[in-house]
Amino acid sequence: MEIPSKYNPANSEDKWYSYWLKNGFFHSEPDNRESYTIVIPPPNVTGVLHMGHMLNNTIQDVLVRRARMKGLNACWVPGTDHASIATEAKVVQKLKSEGKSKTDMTREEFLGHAWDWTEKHGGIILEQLKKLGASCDWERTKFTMDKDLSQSVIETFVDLHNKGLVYRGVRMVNWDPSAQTALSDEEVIHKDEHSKLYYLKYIVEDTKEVIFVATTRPETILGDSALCVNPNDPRYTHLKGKRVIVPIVGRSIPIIHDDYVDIEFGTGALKVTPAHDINDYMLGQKYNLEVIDIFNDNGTINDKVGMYVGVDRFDLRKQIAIDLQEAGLMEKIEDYDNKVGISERTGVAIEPKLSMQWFLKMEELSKPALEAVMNDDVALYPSKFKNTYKHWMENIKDWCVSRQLWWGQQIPAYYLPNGGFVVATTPEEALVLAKEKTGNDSLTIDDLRQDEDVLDTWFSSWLWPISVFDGISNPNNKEIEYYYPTNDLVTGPDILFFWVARMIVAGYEYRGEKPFSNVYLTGIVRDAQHRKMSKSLGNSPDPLDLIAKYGADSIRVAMLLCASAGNDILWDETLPEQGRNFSNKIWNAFRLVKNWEVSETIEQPLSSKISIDWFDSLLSKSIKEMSADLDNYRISESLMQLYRLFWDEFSGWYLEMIKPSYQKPIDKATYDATVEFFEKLLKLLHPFMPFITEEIWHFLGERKEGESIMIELLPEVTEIKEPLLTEIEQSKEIITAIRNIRKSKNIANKDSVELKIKGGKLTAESESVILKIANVSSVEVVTKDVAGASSFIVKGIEFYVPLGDNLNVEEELLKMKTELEYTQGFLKSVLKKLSNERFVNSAPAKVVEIERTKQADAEEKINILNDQITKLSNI
RNA sequence: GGGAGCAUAGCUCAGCUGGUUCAGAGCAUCUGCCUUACAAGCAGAGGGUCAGGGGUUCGAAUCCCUUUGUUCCCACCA
Repeated sequence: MEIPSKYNPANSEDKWYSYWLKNGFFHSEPDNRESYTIVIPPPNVTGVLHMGHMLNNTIQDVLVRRARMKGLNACWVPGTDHASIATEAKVVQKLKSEGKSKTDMTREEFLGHAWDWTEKHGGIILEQLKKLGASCDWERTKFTMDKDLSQSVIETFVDLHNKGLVYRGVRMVNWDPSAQTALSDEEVIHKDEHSKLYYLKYIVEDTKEVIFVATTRPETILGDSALCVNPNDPRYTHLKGKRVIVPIVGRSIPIIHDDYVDIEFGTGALKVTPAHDINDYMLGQKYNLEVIDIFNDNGTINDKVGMYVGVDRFDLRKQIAIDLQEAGLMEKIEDYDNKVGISERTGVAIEPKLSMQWFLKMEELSKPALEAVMNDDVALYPSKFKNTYKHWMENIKDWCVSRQLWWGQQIPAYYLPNGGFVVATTPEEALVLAKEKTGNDSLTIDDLRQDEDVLDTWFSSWLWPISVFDGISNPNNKEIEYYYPTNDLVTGPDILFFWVARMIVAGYEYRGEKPFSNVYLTGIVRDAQHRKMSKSLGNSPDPLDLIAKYGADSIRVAMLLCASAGNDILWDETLPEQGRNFSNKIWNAFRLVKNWEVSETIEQPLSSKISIDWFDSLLSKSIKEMSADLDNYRISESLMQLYRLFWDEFSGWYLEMIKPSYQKPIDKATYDATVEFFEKLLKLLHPFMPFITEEIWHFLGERKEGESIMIELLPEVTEIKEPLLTEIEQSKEIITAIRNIRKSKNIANKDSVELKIKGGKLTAESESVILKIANVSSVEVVTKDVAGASSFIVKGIEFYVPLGDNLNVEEELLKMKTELEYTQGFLKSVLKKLSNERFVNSAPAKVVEIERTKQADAEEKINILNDQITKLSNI
């Protein structure tokens, strides 16, 4: 069989993914094994895969595949989120492009379009995940709007209402004029903005006196209902009880005195607009001021004041500035930097607005969730997020859960004909409650009007780890009891509050137990210039293109190598190249082993015997280290450990040590051991690089249909022989020294050299390895000096490579003198420490002992070097 | 405005409770090599007063204080 020298991922990836699917390796059913569960952070149903998903899902797949190979019953539940506001916005936009408008449709018509859209685009992202190699249990794919999941949401709302935790009321909320819905505080992003500070003139009624008021939002003068100054501000004390005229509007409003106003800021006078600012609203309540709501839901001016009707809020700001100036009521305009609340979903400026909404009381609910994280029942990785979490949970506010949208779970509240409402899971139940409440037995379902609003998307996703196993409606079912609590959650820190915190809350409220034990928070994928990846910058590569170009394994390696825990990922295209090169390295090691001719009759060389023994120990040691890393979610480090083990130790050293001469067969014992090592390495690599490892594993041995590396068990740790590891490290040092001599003297590898040893000896095993790798023809222990030789010292033993006339005495002397100087300097620093009485007395005996050994070693080396220099100088 | 984190080779990061090699890795760089698995490779090399300053200690990249820079979270200063 001719194997190409380059690995081609295209030949194996789809093939093996189909094979895994066909054999049902991803599917999990409860059994008597221990479970290992991950629920996917459900991507938006209409989303497409981006680099963030790649990172996130690669990490999840590594964890799941590893758990599976540890013999656990691994279950990774995939699914998508209906993403209420985002999806609705997309559908509205699509309809608009077709000349249709949501406002012209009934709710049912609109939802019809939304479901069409979902069916058309939904699940694309899940198909893309398959290209990455994600081993999700696709038979369990869920959607947050599936019937049973929606049912869970409704039941939860009703339950929380019955517990008295849900209330309805008029509050100042964050209004998104584009989506025309309320948002929760978490959905508002505060952004720095260069804006203007306008100084307006308010004239005191019946006088000529002018009060200057600084504002960033001059358009809100339409809604002014008072002017507020600090009672301790001497500039304004004489104005107590007076009124001022709102510029342009001409309305007379009172002057109120409250120490909320900062004397230092602006002019010390504040215009109060209770309908459009949270602070002004509070002042309004305190002083019983009129609330004048001047905006329509879409951000244009309504007809309340009778001016500028229908003008957009930002157009009005410009217009009113002009009008104020023309009327002589504007003192000046200054540049000003402030923060503006932006809708997380639509990107438009938030308008604080009074409206009737549904809220969930969070204070009591959040207590167990706070404690769980504080005592590491739910462990966050990296743990620095504990602080952030704590701060948020301790200052948690009620959650506005209603959204003025159609796409989502409609709030199960039913209004009664003569006021009041009931909350129930079905209209039928609502009717029963309504009859009880009103005492009116003649009510019918048609008399009840269901609330128009839907619930916040996160009100469904906070149940995700429970609802995917139907644990809300059906709390004692076999699945939820087996898979819950889940093990690991992998997600971005940007949704720590939106989602993670709330899932923990829901977990304790509905299962009395945490939803997961560990939360791995990934970094953000950025480009090499540290810029966030975004469509508009065009710096975000298409993951599918990358997979097509480099192969999924290479992309996975690339993502993981740069993803040290908690740090942002700086992506550039040398990373997948590194992944590809590594794939190729593995492939070529496979080619080497595969092409050997195995002989049952030839004897196993001593060098092979010790090499096998050595690598066996090294492998065990590495397994231990990389497992410890993985257990602590140091995924990048564990992969790097494996990378070096395979590349440097296995390919660079081990294979060279046991490799038969050109076109010679290999003995069976060595061959078998090597194949076994290779298989173990493949198994360790499999969670990171599932495709290439499966491909090679299948060709490395005889495999039957239905066998797969992904369901094999990870290799066990055997005895770690430390002395052997040291011995081989020493041999490597000797080999490297010989290579250096070869290099400086231009001695080709094919020309053998002799090696003389003085002042010690090597074991037969070490010697055999050195003979083989360094192409040494003979090793001889001598007691006399070796003339005409280049020398080096390893662990107090002198080594000589005879060079005859080729030796450059000057050069050799220089080399020795440099080393002597270095060693003397080293000795000096050691002696300095040891001559310090306080060090010798205070430091632990072990540390002092080490220093003494260093001293002895250095002195020995200096003696040898001095000796060698003297002799060489006398030639 | 409040809080948290980070600052170690050109780049990205390790360095666990202060003490085994006068600071490690990967990538990049430089120098040799198309050596019969692999040039997507092999053999080597260079590169850091551990952000600045102070302190604790026999001993500090590691602990404390401080300055500077940087990132993030929270917050109702018009």
